[in-house]
Amino acid sequence: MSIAIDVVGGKWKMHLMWVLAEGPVRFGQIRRKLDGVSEKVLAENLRQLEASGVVHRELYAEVPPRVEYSLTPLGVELNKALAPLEIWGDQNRDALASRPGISAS
Amino acid sequence: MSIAIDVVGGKWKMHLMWVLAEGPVRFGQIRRKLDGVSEKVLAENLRQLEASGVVHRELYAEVPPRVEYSLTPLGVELNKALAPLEIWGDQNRDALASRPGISAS
DNA sequence: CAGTATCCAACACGATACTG
DNA sequence: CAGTATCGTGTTGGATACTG
Repeated sequence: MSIAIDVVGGKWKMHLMWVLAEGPVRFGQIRRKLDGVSEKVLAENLRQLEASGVVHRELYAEVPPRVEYSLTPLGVELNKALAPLEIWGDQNRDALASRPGISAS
Repeated sequence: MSIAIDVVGGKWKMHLMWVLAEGPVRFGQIRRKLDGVSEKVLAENLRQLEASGVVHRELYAEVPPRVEYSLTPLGVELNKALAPLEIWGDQNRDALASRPGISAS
C-alpha cells in the first residue's frame, strides 16, 4: 500500500515535487531553491523521480546546455495527493517541531 | 514543508499507520500483519511514531504482558491526510510496479 | 508476550573534483 | 550549465539471540 513512499521517500523528493509543481525548472534553479542539496544527490533524486514516471526531463541541445524538469500528468496527480499531507504538516508544525528527529524547516 | 515525511518516512511507518487505523492493536498482531518486519525495526518505528505524537502506547500490567497501540487524535488526522496518497498509489499500482525500486506489495 | 542487545549489510547523503 | 566520478560517513534495516 505505501507505494507512494517508495516514490517520494527520502530527504528531498517531496521538496522536489513542490519545486517542480511551479512549472518547468532548470537544474541550477532547483539547486538554489533546495538549500543544502549536493549536485550528486539532486541528480540522483531527479533520475529516480523520472524513473518513477512522475517527472519529465527535457534536454535542449544548445550551448550552453539547458535541461528543464517538469511534472508528468502522473506527477501532477501525485502532487494533488500530497497536498493534504503538506497542510497537515503546516497545521501541526509547532507541535511537531518540538519532537525529536523532526526539522521545522 | 515536508514535515510529514519526517514522521512517516522509512520503509514501514506508513504501513504501520494503516494497521493502527483499525483500532488498538497488540505488538504481535502488528508483526503478523506486516509481513517481513523484524522485531527490532518494528519496535523502533513504533517508538518513533510515539515520539512524534501520532501513536499512543498503552501498557497493561498483566502477566503475560500486554501492550496496545492506537492512534492519537493527531494520528487520526495524519491518516486522513495520508488517504489520497494511498488512493493515488492504488490507482497507479500497475504503472508504478514496473518501475525500478518500487515494490507492488 | 513484548520487547532488548548485538552485529552486520545496504543505502542515502555529503564533499570535492572533474568533464562534455 | 549540467552533470559524473570518487570517496567517506551516518543512518536504516535485517538476522539472530536473549530477557523480564
